[in-house]
Amino acid sequence: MAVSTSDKAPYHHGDLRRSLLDAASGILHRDGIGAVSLREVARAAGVSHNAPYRHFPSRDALLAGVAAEGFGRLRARLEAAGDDLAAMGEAYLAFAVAERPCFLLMFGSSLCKADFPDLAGAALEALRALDRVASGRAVSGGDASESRTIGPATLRAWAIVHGFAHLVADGQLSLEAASGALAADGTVP
Amino acid sequence: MAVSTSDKAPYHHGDLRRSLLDAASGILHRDGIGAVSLREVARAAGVSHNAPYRHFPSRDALLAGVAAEGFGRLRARLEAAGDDLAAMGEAYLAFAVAERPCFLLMFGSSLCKADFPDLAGAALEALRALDRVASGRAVSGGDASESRTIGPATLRAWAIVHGFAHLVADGQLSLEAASGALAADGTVP
DNA sequence: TGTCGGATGTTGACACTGCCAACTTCTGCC
DNA sequence: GGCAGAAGTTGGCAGTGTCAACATCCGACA
Repeated sequence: MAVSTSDKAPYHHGDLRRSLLDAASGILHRDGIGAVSLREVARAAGVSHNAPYRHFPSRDALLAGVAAEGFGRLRARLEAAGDDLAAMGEAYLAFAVAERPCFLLMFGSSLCKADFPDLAGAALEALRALDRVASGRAVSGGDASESRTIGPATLRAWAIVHGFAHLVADGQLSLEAASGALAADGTVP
Repeated sequence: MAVSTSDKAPYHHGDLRRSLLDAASGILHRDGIGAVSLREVARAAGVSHNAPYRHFPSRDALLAGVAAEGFGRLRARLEAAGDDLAAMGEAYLAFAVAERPCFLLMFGSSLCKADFPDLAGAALEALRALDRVASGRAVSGGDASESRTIGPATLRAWAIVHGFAHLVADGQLSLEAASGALAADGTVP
């Protein structure tokens, strides 16, 4: 007889990795980074407390996966802002506010980027979106060897926007104040 | 007979609160924020695992105490830089590098400043040292009611310096690159 | 000067966590 | 059709934060 009818959950999940990332992201946004435990994530995904280890070697690795996806969304927001540097700054700020817990995870002290190359790569990709506009020249092709060279204008713009974003995310500054100061500054030399 | 001779540790520590803060700070700088556990701190201070609860109601409260002292040291560095805004920026950066784990604790996601008024106060005091110079006018007296009004020039300077400091502390930027970009920018409008 | 309340520190316990090891169940490939 | 290995489970261990109950000591007050 058919054993995989709907009355019984299948032994294999299907795409547990995806579910774990989603569950972790949900807990992260709802209760903050401290509440994201492997066991809680496993519970949310409906699997045993050790199942996550088949997809992530450690809790930090799971968090790194969540953070990497966050960088992907940040990059998408930056690219959606087009070629307007001021709009990119606003987008950066908006991301920090809308995804505060994830932003803090991405740029916080919890994760050592050096331990997770994929995470570092995702972060660099997001930065290059900023660099493309700030340095005023398109990044030619995909020459990986030179991908580390970020223009000084980008650094300045990044620092300003990142500083405001962090101060807002940290609750030391209101979004209005940051947004206003950012607009007044223009972020262009 | 004398019972409090040196061959036996006294039941009361003397200044356990101070010792706990020092022990926590030491562990923080040596092994990072994740290694700072109440039990490890208690061990380092030579007391039982529950003694810290007589001085701090929770682990976060202990960390908040450590962070507040960090803001005190940051403020001292900023004030030592005199009235030169560029020097203050350098001092801010230098603090982030020299006390990286503490900096990440102070501005990271671990602590909710709203839960610890003393911490928020210490942070504001450090900022006022920056404001005194950046806004170009001395903060008159100690009118606490107006202490929240920080000039826009201060916000901009703070954001730039803070952004660079965070990117360096996070390992996304070298100190040389940040320092160079900061000097080139001048941090003054 | 003696004593007693409260501050300080200790022991014991509980639920929770990350992670390891051994086992079971299923799937894709030859 | 069967089998190697991927995917998921159960059980266990050491470590953690926090609560409760108990022990010890200091200082104030009679």
